[in-house]
Amino acid sequence: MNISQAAKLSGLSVKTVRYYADIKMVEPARNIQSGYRSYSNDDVAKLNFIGKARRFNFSIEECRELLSLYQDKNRSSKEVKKLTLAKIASIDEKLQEFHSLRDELTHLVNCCNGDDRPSCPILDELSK
Amino acid sequence: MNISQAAKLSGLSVKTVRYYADIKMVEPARNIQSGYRSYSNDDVAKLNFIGKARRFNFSIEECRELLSLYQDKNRSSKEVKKLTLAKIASIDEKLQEFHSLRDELTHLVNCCNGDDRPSCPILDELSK
DNA sequence: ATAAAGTCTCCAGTTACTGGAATGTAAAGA
DNA sequence: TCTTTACATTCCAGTAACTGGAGACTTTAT
Repeated sequence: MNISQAAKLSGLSVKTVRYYADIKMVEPARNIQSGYRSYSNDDVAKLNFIGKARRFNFSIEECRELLSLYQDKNRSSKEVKKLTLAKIASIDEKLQEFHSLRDELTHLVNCCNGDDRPSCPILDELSK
Repeated sequence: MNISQAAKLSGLSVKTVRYYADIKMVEPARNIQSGYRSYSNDDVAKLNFIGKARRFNFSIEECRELLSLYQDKNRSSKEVKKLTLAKIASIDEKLQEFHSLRDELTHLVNCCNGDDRPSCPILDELSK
């Protein structure tokens, strides 16, 4: 199938699918006459896989790693679990950061009148 | 003072401070002989302000906006409060995303043996 | 035959810096 | 004073993961 069909089935944009071909993550066959990329069902499955992993916040390099594990019939599940646990840990860090950020900003907003006068505790805090 | 002093006092890297000069956010005077940037205490205060706002996850453009409000003695606190509330809302969105991501990954990890066999529910899920 | 839709490659832009090279200036020590 | 060292300058490139657009070619529909 052509690229737009593969994009549709995998839920990615044509640009993104082409990008994944450029970086040699999913390299489809080529139609010799037209030069058009020709995607197999297997290619689409990989695109799907990558799409999901990206939504799970895995980086492109991590996706590459997962993909090779996915394609390796002799892999051990230990490796995959390790990658996933590391990902969870990094998500936890981000969660912490955002939580404390939220708390601080909320505190500042609660102190601010939000009226037409120039006095503003938010800016006061930022300038300290 | 020279750039490294300003960087030190504001807790930013020299590269970052120079970058802020390049994008015309904090433009210091210049020493005519040497061409070195010459930072005033006022410049350092602005750098500090920006540093904090960045740590509060405001984008460079938002920092620019906050900075101009900060420098405007006739501003109303309403505007600042509005910006900050919007920032809180966007943090909340991110928090939600990361929470559900975490939950899903945790679920997958709990289903995975993590042994030396190839069977892996994480990869199974990603390939669905 | 022609027009519209799809595809190709290549280049630039995004965000907020960071690293490095080549070069120039200032301060400190011998 | 000379030299070494530290600090400064500009400019170019790279980061992550795409996205947008130009110009050219192929396929499909009318």
